[in-house]
Amino acid sequence: MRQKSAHYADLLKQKGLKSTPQRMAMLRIMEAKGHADIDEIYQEIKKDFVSISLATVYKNINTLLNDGIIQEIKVPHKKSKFEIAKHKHSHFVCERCGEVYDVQKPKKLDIELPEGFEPREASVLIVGLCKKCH
Amino acid sequence: MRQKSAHYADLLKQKGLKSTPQRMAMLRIMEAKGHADIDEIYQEIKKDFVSISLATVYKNINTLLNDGIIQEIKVPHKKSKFEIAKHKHSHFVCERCGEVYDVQKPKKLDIELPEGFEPREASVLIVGLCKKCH
DNA sequence: TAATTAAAGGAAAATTTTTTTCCTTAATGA
DNA sequence: TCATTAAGGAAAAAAATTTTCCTTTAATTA
Ligand SMILES: [Mn+2]
Ligand SMILES: [Mn+2]
Ligand SMILES: [Zn+2]
Ligand SMILES: [Zn+2]
Repeated sequence: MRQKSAHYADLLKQKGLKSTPQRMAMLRIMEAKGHADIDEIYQEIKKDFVSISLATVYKNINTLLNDGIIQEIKVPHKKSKFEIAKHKHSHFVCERCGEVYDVQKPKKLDIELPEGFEPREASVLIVGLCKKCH
Repeated sequence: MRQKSAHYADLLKQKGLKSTPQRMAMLRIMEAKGHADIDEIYQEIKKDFVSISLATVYKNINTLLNDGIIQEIKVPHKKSKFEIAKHKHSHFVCERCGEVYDVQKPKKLDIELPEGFEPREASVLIVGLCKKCH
């Protein structure tokens, strides 16, 4: 998609990062997969960049994380997933197939915090069976 | 506390696990700290078991996890924390000091899942400033 | 108790995951 | 096109976790 790629290039530039083919590919992969772990990204990108180094993948994940372009999702029992940063949302993890899905975040969370605790943000993770596995 | 230790010993026995001093100490440490990561457990237990192996700590964490005696909490930006398994609850992580606190879980979560998705359980993690750091 | 035995501990090695280094390559902006 | 500097690749290093192998010990039983 012409639009999206240009968007990513701009986003990178705007953060003072170079728009390299490897970086763009990583973003496109995360875009396509929705949520991907290091190994999925590495396996996928190797199809186009046969000699890419795993270190490059790690380095890019870290710089993209630091600049808030992507975000990490820690999932119980599996390796961290990464996704393009976007509007706040919650996640559904299928306990059968492991797939992570975006779901709307709750309108309101009624959790009573002890006196003096200041919440900044909340994240919800639902575990269950996805449509395919149900 | 006489009661608690006996309880853990029984719990272990009941799962077919031996109640070793190292294991009991790990459980007591998690009990005392509430939430502890591998390194905290290791540093703490070394005070009593000077020559305990880090491998023993890992091995016990894994067996205790497998038997559902403890559970893992994946916290953004830090190493996993472990705690004695207990009633379902939510967590508050202080973004200043890193401390994890138990909070009541929400009475109800209004998240609309797509057709065909079957939720089994949900967990909420709140990030903010704790009383001490606020 | 003493003997038996299977699980668990310790030390070291192995494996896996992630980061760093060092040098080369290429994106960017003038 | 040129100069600058961030980023890529390969390899090494570091960090995290698991496995191996042998010894010790908790639990069971005679
Ligand atoms: Mn998502
Ligand atoms: Mn807890
Ligand atoms: Zn599924
Ligand atoms: Zn705090």
